[in-house]
Amino acid sequence: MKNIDPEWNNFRNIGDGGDGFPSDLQYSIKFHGKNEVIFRQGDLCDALNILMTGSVKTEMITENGNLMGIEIINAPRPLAPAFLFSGNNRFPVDVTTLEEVEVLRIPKDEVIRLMTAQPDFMQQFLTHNANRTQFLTNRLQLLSIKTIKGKIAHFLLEQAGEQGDTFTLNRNQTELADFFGVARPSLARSLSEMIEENIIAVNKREYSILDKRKLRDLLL
Amino acid sequence: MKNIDPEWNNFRNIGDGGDGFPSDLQYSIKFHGKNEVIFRQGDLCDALNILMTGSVKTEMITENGNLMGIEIINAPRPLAPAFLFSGNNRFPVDVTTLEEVEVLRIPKDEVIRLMTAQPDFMQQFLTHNANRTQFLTNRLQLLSIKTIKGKIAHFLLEQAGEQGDTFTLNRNQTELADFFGVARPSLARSLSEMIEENIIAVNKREYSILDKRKLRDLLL
DNA sequence: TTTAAAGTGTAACAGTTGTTACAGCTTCAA
DNA sequence: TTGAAGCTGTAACAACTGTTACACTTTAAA
Repeated sequence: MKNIDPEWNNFRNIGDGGDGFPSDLQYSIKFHGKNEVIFRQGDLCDALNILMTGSVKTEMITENGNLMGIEIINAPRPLAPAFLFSGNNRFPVDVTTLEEVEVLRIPKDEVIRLMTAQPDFMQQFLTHNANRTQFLTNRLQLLSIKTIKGKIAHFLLEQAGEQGDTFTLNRNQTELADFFGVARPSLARSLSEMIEENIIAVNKREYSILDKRKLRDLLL
Repeated sequence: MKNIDPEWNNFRNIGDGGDGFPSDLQYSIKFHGKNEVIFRQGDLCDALNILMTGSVKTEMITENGNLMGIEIINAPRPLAPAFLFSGNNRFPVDVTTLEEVEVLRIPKDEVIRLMTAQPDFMQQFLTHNANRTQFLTNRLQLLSIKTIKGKIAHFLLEQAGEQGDTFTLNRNQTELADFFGVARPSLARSLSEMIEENIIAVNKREYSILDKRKLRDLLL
C-alpha cells in the first residue's frame, strides 16, 4: 500500500519558472496547525489540494455515528483529487491534520489547463486516481468479509504477501479494530482463539503467520 | 445514481472519420452472447473496454465465497476504466453479460494519445472515473452501517432524496438482500418489523416512507 | 389455462458479534 | 520512582444475523 503513487514532489518547484509549469499558473498555499480539521465531509471541492508537508488523517463518519478509520496521508500527496471532477464535487471524508501542514491549492480550471499542457501531469493524475480506486475496492472487499477471523486472515495474508511471514504493523489493537470496523474486545477474542489454535503468534505489534493453510481456510 | 455519466455515444461514430477521432485510431470490436463471463476478477486490464450495446452485471466474489452484487451496467459505458492506469492493472470484479453485447476495445497507448489530442474526451474520462469513485465511497458507507435496518434506512432515505416519499425499486427482495450483503430472510424480517412499526409500507417493489423521523432514528 | 419456476413471509434455532465491566500491563512524563 | 493514561486480555450476557425449512403467492412460459 506504500509508494504506489508517483511523486508529487515536482510541485515543490512551482513558481520557479522554466520547470514545465505554465509561468502564469494560478495557485495559493495555506498553512494549518496540528489537530485541525481542514476539510469536512460535504465541503465543496472546487480546487486541487496537494499536501506539501506534514501528514493528515482522513476519517469517514458512518451514519450510525461510528468512526471508520480510512487512511493516514503523508506529504506529498493530493487530497481527494478524484472528487474535483465528480458530479457532486464534495469531500467524502473529514480531513484532520496530524501535525503542522502546508497545502497547495490550484483551482479546477487551472488544473484542466495544466493537464492539457503537460501530458506527464495528466498521466500522474490518472495513475493516482486509479490507485485510489483500487484502494477503495480493496477496502470494500475487506468490509464484505463477514467474519472477524476472515477479515484478520485476509489482512494478514495481504501483509505476508508484501513482506515475510513475520511483520510489524503500524497500528495497535484498537486502531486495527477500527480499521476492520469491529469492536475491540471482539477482535481481541478472535485473535486469542487464532493464537490458541497455533495459526498465528502475536507479540505487541509483531505478527507471525504460523499456519498459512489454516489461515486460508478461514476465508471460506 | 442514474445518468451521472456523460454520454459515451460519440464512440458510435468511431471510424467514420472527420468526427474528432484520429483517423488512424486503433481499436477492435468484440461480440458476446448472453450469460457469458467476459472478464474475470484478476484479468489483466491493458485496454479501454467500452460496452456499446447490451447490459452486463459486475459482481465481486468475496473471499468467503459469497457473491456481493455491485452494479448493473447498461450501454453505452466503459468497463472499469480506472484500472487501466492503476499500478496493479487487473479487473477488480467479474463481468457477466445479461444479454448479447458489443464491446469496443482501445489499447492503452491509443487511449493516452486520444486523451492528449482531445481534451473533451479527457474531461469525460476524468468525470466518469470521479463518479465511479463516488459510487464506491457510497457503497463503502452503506457497508459500514452495521445493522440491517440501518442499511435499509440509509438506502430508502437516499432514494427518497432523489424521488418522492413513494418510489419503485428495480430490484426484488432477493437482489436487495445481495445488494446489502445480508441474508434474504434476515432482510425480510427487518422489513416486516419496520412495516409493523408503521415506519414504511411495501407493496411488491413499491416502497413508501411513512415516518421519516423514525427512519432517521434507525441510523443512530 | 396450466404448470413450473421464481419470489416472498415466517419460524425455530445456531452462531457470531457487540456491550459492559474490570484487572493487569505498558509507556511516558513529572 | 511514581502516577496517570492508554493498551490489552477476559468474561458474562444481550442483541443481532445467518441457516434451514416450508408454505404460500406471483410470474412467465408452454
